[in-house]
Amino acid sequence: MSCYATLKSKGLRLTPQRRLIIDLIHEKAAHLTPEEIISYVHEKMPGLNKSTVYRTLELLESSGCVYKSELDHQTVYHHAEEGHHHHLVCDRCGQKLECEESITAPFEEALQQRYGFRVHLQHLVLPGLCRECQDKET
Amino acid sequence: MSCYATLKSKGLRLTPQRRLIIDLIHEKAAHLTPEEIISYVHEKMPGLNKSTVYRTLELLESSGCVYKSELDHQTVYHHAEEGHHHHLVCDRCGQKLECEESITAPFEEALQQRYGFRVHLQHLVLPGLCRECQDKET
DNA sequence: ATCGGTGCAAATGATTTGCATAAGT
DNA sequence: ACTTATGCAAATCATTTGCACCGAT
Repeated sequence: MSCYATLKSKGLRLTPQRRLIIDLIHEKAAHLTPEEIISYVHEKMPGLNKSTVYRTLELLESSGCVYKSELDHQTVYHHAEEGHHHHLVCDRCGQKLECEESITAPFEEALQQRYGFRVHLQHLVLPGLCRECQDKET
Repeated sequence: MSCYATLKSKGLRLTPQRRLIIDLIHEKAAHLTPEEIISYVHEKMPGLNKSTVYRTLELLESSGCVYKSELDHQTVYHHAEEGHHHHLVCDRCGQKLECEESITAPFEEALQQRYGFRVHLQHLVLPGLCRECQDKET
């Protein structure tokens, strides 16, 4: 279900501000900080207040329309479509790789078996080094 | 090498404030937020200022004496002894389980093989549900 | 005696909140 | 029309910083 429809189905209003924020998050398909979202959104609708952005992001997250993660002490948002997946972010060049969700399945099972722990890995964002930067490191 | 010795070896001073903070982190052996550290430390040395706590934590982290992680939008600190390990934190009851480092090895290899990515998982703190809370959940 | 460390108070910066007005349904 | 959403400004909250004094070496 689209975000528009999700909001409507909950009796929430589809304002131009919300539409713009939703569209932006889908268009960029990246991990965006609230600050980044605010500045992009300002280009198209300069009057849009940052409180509205924060309020909308919270709303979208609690409606399941976007994911919220933490990356290097920053809150980042990403659209919640195409099922779950994870992200690999290179510490050196900043490149972001998308990573299929299923890769964590054996790890999740191991935690369940050894510790009885059901880990919640939704939309994990992991730091590390990409192939190219591994070569460049001494 | 002990934290005391690490500081000394870098020509840094071992003040009563630093000693207290170092001891506390080792004694509690938990993930402590700066706020928690400040309040514990106040019991023993009420005059100890929070700037000092923040500055000391930064110093200890950059000296490799403590690890800094992020857990649910909070910065948490943990002593860096006994090699690496990970932590499992129950979303429901808050219980914290320690988890051997080696459990992530197959996952790390999978990321390297499929994506050429060398992930940095040092001192991972993962949310989820512990055994008891899984049973209690509907 | 030196120079790094501390306490204090003020600055910062992101996020949140209260409230009157605006606008989607 | 009814009620929710927005913009604005002020409040909040953790963290950082400048600076004068203190104290570990």
